[in-house]
Amino acid sequence: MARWQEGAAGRLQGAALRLYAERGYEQTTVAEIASEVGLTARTFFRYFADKREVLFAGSAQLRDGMAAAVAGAPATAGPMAAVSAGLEASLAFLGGDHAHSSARHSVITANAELRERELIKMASLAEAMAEALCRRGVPAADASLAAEAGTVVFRVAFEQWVTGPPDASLPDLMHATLARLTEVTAPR
Amino acid sequence: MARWQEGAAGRLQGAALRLYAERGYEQTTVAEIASEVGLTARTFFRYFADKREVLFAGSAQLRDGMAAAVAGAPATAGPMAAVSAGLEASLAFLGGDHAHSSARHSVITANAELRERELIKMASLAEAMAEALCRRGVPAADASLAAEAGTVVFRVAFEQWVTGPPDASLPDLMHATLARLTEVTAPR
DNA sequence: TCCGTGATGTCACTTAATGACATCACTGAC
DNA sequence: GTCAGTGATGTCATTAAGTGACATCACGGA
Repeated sequence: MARWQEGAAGRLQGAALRLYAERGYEQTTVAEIASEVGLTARTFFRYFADKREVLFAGSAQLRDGMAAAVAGAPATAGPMAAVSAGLEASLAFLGGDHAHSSARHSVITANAELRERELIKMASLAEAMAEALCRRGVPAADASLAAEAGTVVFRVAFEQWVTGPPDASLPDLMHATLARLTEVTAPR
Repeated sequence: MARWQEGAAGRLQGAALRLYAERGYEQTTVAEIASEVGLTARTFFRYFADKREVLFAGSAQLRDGMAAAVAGAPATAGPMAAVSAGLEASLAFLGGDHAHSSARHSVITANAELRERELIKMASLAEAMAEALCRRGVPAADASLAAEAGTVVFRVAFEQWVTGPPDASLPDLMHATLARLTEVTAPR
C-alpha cells in the first residue's frame, strides 16, 4: 500500500473533465476538482500550470510526434507531403477513444478560455511542423503556410470526426479534408 | 470643462500598451494602468472585459468588415476569391500605423496569454468569413477551409509586415502570400 | 429648483495562482 | 535497527483578476 493513491495527475484529469462537463468550466473551482480525488488545490497546481491545462496534457507528445514525422518524411516529399506525413502521425495519438474525444471537445467548445488554450496548442503544432520543414530546406514563409494549412486540415477533420458518428474513420476524414483544401485553394 | 476627462477607453488602451511594453504584461497590474490615467481598476473593467481585451478593441469591426466584403464579392467569385476580397477589406483597418502595429505585435508575441487572445480573434475572423461563404452557397466544410486558409495568409503577411521595414507594402505582402499559399498547396 | 442619468468611485468578496514551510511515509546507508 | 534524505502532499499567507452592490456627483432637462 502506497502512502498516496497512485496516478494523481490522471485522477485530476478525469475529475476535471467530468466536473467541467457536468457543471461547466467556470462553475467548477480547482479546489472542487482536487477534493474530488482527495487532494488539495495546491497539489493540482503542482501537476498543471493552470485550471485549463488539465485538459491538454499530452499535447507536447502529439506535437513532437507530428514534427518528427515531418522531419522523417522522404527527402523527395514536398512541403505539403511532409505535412501530410505529420497528420498521419497524429492519428496514432487520437482516433482511439471517440467518446472521450467527443466529451472533451464539447467541454472545450463550450468555453472561450478553453478554446483559446486549444488554439495556442494548435499554433504550437504548426510552429513545430514549420520548423521541421525549415530544416528540410523549405523557405520560412512557405514552411509557415504549409504547416498552418496542415493544422487547418487537422482541425476541420477532427471536428467532423468528434461531432459525427463514433464509427467514422478519422484517417478517411483527414485525407478527404486535405483533398478538399487543395481543391479550394487551387488557382482558377 | 467636462466632469471627466474624455476618451477614457482610448486613454486606457494607450497606457496599457505603453506599460505592457515597458514592464511586460504580467508585471503590469490593472490598477496601475487605470491610475496612470486617473481612473480605478473598477472602471477599467467597465470598458474591457479583462486585462487582455484592452489590446483588442476594434477587432469586432475588422471581423464585420471582412465578413461584409466576403458577402459582397461578385456572385461569380469562388470561395477563395471571396476570401481574398475579405483580406482586401482588412487593409483599410490595418496598414495605417506601422509603428503602433509593430509595438502591439511585440507585446502580444512576448506573452502567451496575449497570443491566446489574438488566436481566438483570428478564429472569429475565420468563423465570420466562413459563415458569409455559407450564405453564398459554399458547402460548410469548403467554407471553413477557405476562410481558415485566408486567415493563415492574413497572419503570415501581417507578421512579415510588422517585423519588416516600415515602408513595406502590406497589400503587396498579402497578395504575394496568397500566391505562395496556392503554390504550396497545389497538388503535384 | 429638482429629478433622472450616466460615468465613476468604494467596498466586499470569490477564486486563480504562487511562495515558504511543515509533514510524513518510504528508502537506503551505516 | 536507526537515522538522514527524498519526494509527494498539506497548510498558510499573499497578490491580483474579476464581479456585484451601492454611493457619489456633475450635468441636462422639466
